[in-house]
Amino acid sequence: MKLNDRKLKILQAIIHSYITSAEPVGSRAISKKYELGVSPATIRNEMADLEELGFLTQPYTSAGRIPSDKAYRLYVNGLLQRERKIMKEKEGMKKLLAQEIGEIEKLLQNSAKILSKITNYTSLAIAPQVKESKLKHIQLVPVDETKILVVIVTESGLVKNAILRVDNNLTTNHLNRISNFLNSKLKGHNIANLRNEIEDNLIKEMYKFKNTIDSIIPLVNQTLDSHKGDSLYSEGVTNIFDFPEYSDIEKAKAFLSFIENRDSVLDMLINTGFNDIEIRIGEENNYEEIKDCSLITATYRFNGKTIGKIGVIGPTRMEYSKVISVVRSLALVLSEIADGDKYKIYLK
Amino acid sequence: MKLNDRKLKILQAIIHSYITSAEPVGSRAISKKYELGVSPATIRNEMADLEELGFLTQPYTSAGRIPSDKAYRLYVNGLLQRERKIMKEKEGMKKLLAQEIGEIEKLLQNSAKILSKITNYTSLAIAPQVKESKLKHIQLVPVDETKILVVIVTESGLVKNAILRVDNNLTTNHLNRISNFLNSKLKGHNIANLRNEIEDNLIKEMYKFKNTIDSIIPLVNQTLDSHKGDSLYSEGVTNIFDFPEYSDIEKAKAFLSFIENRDSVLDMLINTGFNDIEIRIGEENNYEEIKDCSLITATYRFNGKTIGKIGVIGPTRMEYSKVISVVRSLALVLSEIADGDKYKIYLK
DNA sequence: ATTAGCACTCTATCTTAATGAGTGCTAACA
DNA sequence: TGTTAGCACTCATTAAGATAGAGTGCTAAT
Repeated sequence: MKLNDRKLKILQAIIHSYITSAEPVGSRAISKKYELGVSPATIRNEMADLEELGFLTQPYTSAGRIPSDKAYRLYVNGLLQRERKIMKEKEGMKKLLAQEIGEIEKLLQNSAKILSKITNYTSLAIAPQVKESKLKHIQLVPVDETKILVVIVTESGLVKNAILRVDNNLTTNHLNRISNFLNSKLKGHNIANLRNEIEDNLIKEMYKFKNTIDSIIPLVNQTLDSHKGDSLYSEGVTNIFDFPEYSDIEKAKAFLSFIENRDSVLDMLINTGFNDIEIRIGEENNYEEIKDCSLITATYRFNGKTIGKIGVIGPTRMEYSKVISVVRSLALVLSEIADGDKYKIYLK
Repeated sequence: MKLNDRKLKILQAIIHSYITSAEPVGSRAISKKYELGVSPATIRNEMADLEELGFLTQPYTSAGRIPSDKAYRLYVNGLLQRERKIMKEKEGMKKLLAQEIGEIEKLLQNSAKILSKITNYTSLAIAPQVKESKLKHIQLVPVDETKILVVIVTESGLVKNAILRVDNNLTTNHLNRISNFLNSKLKGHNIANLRNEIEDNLIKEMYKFKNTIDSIIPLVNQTLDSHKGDSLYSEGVTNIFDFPEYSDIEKAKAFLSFIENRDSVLDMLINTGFNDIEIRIGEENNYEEIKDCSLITATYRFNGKTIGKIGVIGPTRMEYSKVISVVRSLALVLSEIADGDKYKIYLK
């Protein structure tokens, strides 16, 4: 059986109707609302075919039809093929974000807020994974007699702090010398490899501060690990209550619990591919808890290099068209801001 | 009418029963489960009195009784009066927290996790309000030609970063000189007053760097403001689903939306008093959305000075006895950790 | 002052019936 | 051969009615 033009149109109509109403769609409703020029009976026949082809399902014998994941997939692929117009929203987003001073974390949190506000779904955002970043600057700062603060700035714009306890009292001068030294040796290196770097080069040259330097690297690694969970931002989780598919409290709970568990969400986001835009529909998701959700993520880049992701999660009945364009636009804006040239935008 | 001993016992029994079952309590059930040595009929009479006194309510004419806020208040005051034994849990908590390296933010997040895990309610924690802290150290760190990083360490243990854009290229040396200068002038001063301090003293002395210094203070203030929302941590928000009073989806939504709105929660926590332990029962809360919740908060201190709060929020039918002792213990542990002497605990 | 007994109240639950949206099939039609 | 009108049939949802049961308040006896 072939998926001819009329079937496609009918399927599209059903998807559209279901996305807006969340109710199973009947043949009469379709023939009324969408001008297809055929009678409900004809539509019924086509619908039976579409069901056989796996694009529609029926919750029970004589109810209307509901689009399957396969149908959404078809629909979405169609959307993707069409050249997406650059959103007008983009400028607005930039303005909203431009007000923000500070670091990338703040920027992402605001992005998430904007995303959930515009889409009315739940939004997610992850910061660059610090372990995959290159070191831009490292600085030791005295705090008091027994503590020094290690500040790490990555090329991706992250700033991380770690507190280090030391036995011997190091003067500001000492710390500056060590900082300078570490910088000259480590700048531009991948943070995940710090340990190796250090062992080969440093210890002999800075014999005097061997102990201090020795303890910095493990601490830094440890800190970066413990900060992993911080890099996730979500907003609008309670938007889920606006969708009738979550009026079942058990379902709402399952969804919210999933989102509340930062680790699994972080995993999920990292493990979806890093294409420009990634879409997981229903069963395409690897996590049991969200098999009836769709996830749309986009990657933002810096110097052409992937550094993080933003996304939206909601029921499979999602306003794909809108969400795809919003997520994509915002990711572009973020990339532009993250990239050096436009950095000014959000610093002034 | 007097609240004699028997009435008190019966009230206590009703509260206890309702806390565990969430079902209106009948006279027969009380007489069976609790050994009061009187018949259901007697209990009925007493219950009628207790209702008249405002300690009990009836959802409808012939249902069992439910404790009122007033009843919980009485019950809780009784709990508070009794000298609370130092919890055994305290040691366990310390161990859990001791694994943590890093700064106070991380510590609080973990405290919130522990709190919600132990109590099965929703937990809240706020970090010290940076504006009320005194400056311990300020350091300017070069990032690249056009950006410097301002690192602020407060006496309460907070570390905050702000990125500052500069036009003139300042060398590490310059920055160190400025840092030293700022430190010598500002250390120990209240952060909220930074601006005044600076204008009186600094500018003439460091004429050369006037521009840089001029721009630092507003930026710092701005950053501290924008970080305000970061200082709230909540965990276990989905625990609310375990309580039958929130099986109504609208109620669950209202609660979760309230918690999701960081600003209002932050306000709420700041505006409850700063006694050792604060308890708001039902209508005692100033926020409409949580008029059927109870909030239990405790203050943790540093050098005897109030710096932050942790707390638990849940239905008025709360396990007050347990929660009070857990929250109080954890606050004590936090105070001990925050205080210098014991700082080692969580750094090693 | 306490308690047993009993009529009464009101919710929750179960049953049954009615409603109606939507289908699938058949037969007629262009 | 594709399209459509008509109609019987299915099944969830809703409403109405009936029943059960928990719990009370009152009265009268102890």
